Amino acid sequence: MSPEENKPTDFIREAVAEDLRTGRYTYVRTRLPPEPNGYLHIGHVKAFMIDYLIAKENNGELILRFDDTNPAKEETEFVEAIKEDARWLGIEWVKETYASDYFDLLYEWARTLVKKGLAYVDDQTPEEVSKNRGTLTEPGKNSPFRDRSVEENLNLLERMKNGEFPDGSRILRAKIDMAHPNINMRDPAMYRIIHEPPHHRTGDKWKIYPLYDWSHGQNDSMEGITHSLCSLEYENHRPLYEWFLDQLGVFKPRQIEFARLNMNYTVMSKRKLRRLVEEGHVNGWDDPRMPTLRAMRRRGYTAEAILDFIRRVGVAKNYSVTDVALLEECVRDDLNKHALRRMAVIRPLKVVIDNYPNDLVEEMDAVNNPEDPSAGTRKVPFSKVIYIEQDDFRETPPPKYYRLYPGNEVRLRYAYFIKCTHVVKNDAGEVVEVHAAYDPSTKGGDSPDGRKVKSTIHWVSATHAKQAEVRMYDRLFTKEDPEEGEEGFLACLNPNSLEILTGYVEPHLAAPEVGSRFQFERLGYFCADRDSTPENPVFNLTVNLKDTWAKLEKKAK
RNA sequence: UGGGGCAUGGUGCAAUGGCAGCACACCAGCCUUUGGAGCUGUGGAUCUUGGUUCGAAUCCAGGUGCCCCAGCCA
Repeated sequence: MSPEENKPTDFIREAVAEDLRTGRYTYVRTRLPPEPNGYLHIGHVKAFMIDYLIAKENNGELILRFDDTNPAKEETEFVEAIKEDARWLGIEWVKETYASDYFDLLYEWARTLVKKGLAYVDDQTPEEVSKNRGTLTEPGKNSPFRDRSVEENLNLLERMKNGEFPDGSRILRAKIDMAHPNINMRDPAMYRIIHEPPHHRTGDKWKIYPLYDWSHGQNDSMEGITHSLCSLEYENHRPLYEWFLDQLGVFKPRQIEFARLNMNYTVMSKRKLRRLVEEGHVNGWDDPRMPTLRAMRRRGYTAEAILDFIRRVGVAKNYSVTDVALLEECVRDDLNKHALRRMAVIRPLKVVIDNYPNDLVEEMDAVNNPEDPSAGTRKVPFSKVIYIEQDDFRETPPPKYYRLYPGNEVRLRYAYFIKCTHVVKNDAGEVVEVHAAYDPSTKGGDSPDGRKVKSTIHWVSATHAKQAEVRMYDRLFTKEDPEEGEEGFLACLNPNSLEILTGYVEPHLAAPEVGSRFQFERLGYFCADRDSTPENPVFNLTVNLKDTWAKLEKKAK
């Protein structure tokens, strides 16, 4: 397939191409407009990649502009976190700016509108403003302060700026139409008074702060942004976006809206994510069960996989909820090609090979990655006593069960064929030890007589294995849409979303580099966690392998 | 009962008046020293009613459903 055919196309890219063709714009410049009041999550990635890629595909530029118009909610800590996450995704920007960089110019532009009789200071209380806005079906009422003179408005605005009035006592409003069917056009607020806390960049210089509608489009214009791409809920704001720019007579970017990313089995709103963290339902913003980028990174997701996911989701205006299974498939797809294979037993069951010499240790050759021959091979020690997965043994096998059971022969991966001879049980009647006999002629896993086994299972040598903590993760919520229903999203938290196991890993996994990713054969992909110590390596389940047997077994029930 | 937007298999996205296709999921099979990976195949969709047209997912009209908007949040 040629790169041409591979290029994604969607209604935004078509609109941008059209604008270039018709000469509406001669270049492309987009902006990334995060508000520094939280950590980035998977939903942001879609918006980020649209902005970044559309600029890049058109030899254009991307400006990273922090939307810091509300000192009550924003912090510098988030600025650094957002940049770190964006860089991890591979996003590049030509310039880092802040809405607050433009406060002076924006104030001048506000004065311009006042002078043109298009903005006024309103002394109504917030309650009165709200009441007089009207409803969806009824028009609003004009403010009694709507027709003040330009001089008085200029004077009042200046004094608002200087901090002469308390919070909430006055606002600057655009003078448009209180009867407009679009409520955003009913004399929207432009500036509000906020004395505390100080702004994270401008300190206590300003006592008035612009609202989104007054700030965003003007900043876009000042920066020469050609395409201001945002989510669907801003569609109703576009008339206002254009009104300001038209009245000012300044450079006019084009706002285009698309559907934001939603995913099932998770929540994406900052408020809800904060509750999960603050109420201790998860262990912080980077808990691997969270949909934040730092959580996904810690869990072992690669940037490549996340970007592939975003690409596969596409861009449209349909409200949509993407299946998290697609994300997981993208992660597997990437890790399958790159992760080194290792053997680890996470729910150990002891196996004694009675006819294997007591003190013999053999080094078995094991392939590091069948998808990538250049990854080479390694030696794995084998001895008389090993651990296998509890799931890989049944005393009485169900139909279609191919693994170890009394009388059955299986292959130990890269080692020998073994046949189960008998078991040892505890007082409770549980199998605590399996005994088996091996066939010395099958070393490496091939039988010279052409004999077949139906199953290959993984193992670790008991005396050589390293004990490790393995954190198994499942979906955070049990319902596809956690927000649906009366009880709220916390009511469907999955009580089993984290299970901590103590397993055994092969010697090559004893001291993993934090963040390194492996496939534990037949189990899934795992990532070494930063909680690892030399005594206790810790692995996070990134994503499980597809498990045909588990599916079969589930269906049989 | 105002305004803005959106309707294509289970899910997400294509088809820009000319054979409704891709991915994920699902199902069946092949292959396999991972019940992994890979490969092959099956089933399943144009919200509805009418109209224009040789021909409609696409154009027109009506209907229905869903989403967004009444913050001095973004």
